[in-house]
Amino acid sequence: MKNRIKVERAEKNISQAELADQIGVSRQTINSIETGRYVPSTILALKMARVFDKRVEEIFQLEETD
Amino acid sequence: MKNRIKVERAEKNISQAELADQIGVSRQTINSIETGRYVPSTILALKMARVFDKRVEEIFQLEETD
DNA sequence: TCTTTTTGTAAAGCTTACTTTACTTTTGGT
DNA sequence: ACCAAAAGTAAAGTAAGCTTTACAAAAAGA
Repeated sequence: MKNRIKVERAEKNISQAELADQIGVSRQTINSIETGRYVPSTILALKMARVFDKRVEEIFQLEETD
Repeated sequence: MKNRIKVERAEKNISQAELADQIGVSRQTINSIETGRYVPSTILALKMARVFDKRVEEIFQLEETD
């Protein structure tokens, strides 16, 4: 699964730590999701979408391998 | 987190087993998510949205306690 | 009512999400 | 070059997703 978290953060100009804060997870969790080390829960995906005011599908996209 | 899986299934007239098949998980996984026993991964949420041709947010909604 | 399909659960096991702590590397500003 | 902030990563531990097997309850159809 691909994601556009880095881009969305850049547009909002917030750090991984700030995003983590707003969502209520650790900074490492954001970093790990952003770099594709693991797949977040649907709750986290919905919270991110809310922070960025985008649809979940705009932030996370399925790949063939999923 | 709330979900409308049961309703979406009813509209498409498919069983939990058929949905599980289309998404590639076990029937119990669908049942457990549908009855709120656990929160699915974002990959599963995206696949469900694709099956139902709806946005993730239309199928899964955050609650206060999330 | 009898039979089949669907749904609800449960337990055990494996895998992966997420945490905290901690350290290194990269980036940006002066 | 120096300093501070941000990002990357790792290890160990806990929590939770998901699987398989299995069985009971409920719903649906004849």
